[in-house]
Amino acid sequence: MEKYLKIFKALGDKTRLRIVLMLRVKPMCVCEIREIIGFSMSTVSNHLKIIKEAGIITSEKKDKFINYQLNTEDSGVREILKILNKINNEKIVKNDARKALITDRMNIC
Amino acid sequence: MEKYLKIFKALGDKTRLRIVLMLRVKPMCVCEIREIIGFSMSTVSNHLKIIKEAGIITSEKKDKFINYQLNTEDSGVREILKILNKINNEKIVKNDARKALITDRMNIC
DNA sequence: TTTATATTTCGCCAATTGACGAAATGAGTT
DNA sequence: AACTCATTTCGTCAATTGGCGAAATATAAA
Repeated sequence: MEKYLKIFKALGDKTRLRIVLMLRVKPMCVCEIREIIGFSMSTVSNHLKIIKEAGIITSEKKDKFINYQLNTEDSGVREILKILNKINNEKIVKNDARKALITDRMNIC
Repeated sequence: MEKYLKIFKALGDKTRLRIVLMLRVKPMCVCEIREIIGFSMSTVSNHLKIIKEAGIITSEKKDKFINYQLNTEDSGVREILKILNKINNEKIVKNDARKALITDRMNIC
């Protein structure tokens, strides 16, 4: 129960849901996500922490950066992500995904 | 996105998650649920409103009472409910389900 | 070892949430 | 028509949340 409560709490916030959805495009670091959604570093970092503690994403050091990526190891999370695949056609989601594609951390971080 | 945000918000609260889980046993009215979870009528009523507006449950007048029941019409909701079926073995969930079974509205409402 | 910088943590604030009891509503029953 | 009672709405309050910038941390690079 606690596990799913954390997952639902994490996804019940619009900013965090957007982050999870845009991580479908590719793993990203804090400043890339910050660039896409426009909130401050600290806000993004805090959201990532909540999503990570819910088990939805994992983090991995890569050079100077920490890559956050969807956790496809957990079967419960996979099922949730499958449901999230229904969310694709909304303007804001498409736009985030587009930005994620063209965003290059070498230019903005 | 808005639809799933509402669903996740609804399920991201422990009391509301408990209510949804116990409605798997049978449709119930406000006072039955109140009896099981121990919160006030107004609190239960408000939670039910939020869950209903998320599309997870529907309501139906039956004699003097309003029965709240899981909305199995919506396929998105059905998938969520399928995931919730993983939540079964926790003490509080079992206990709520047990109470739901033995609770008779004719005795408490 | 010092510097640069990506990330996290902290303290603050405004807005939202979840609880309550009391009052209002509304649909059967008398 | 008046009454009963299940339910909803309202106002209040404490706790939580989500945002921020500044300071702290940690890790690569020089």
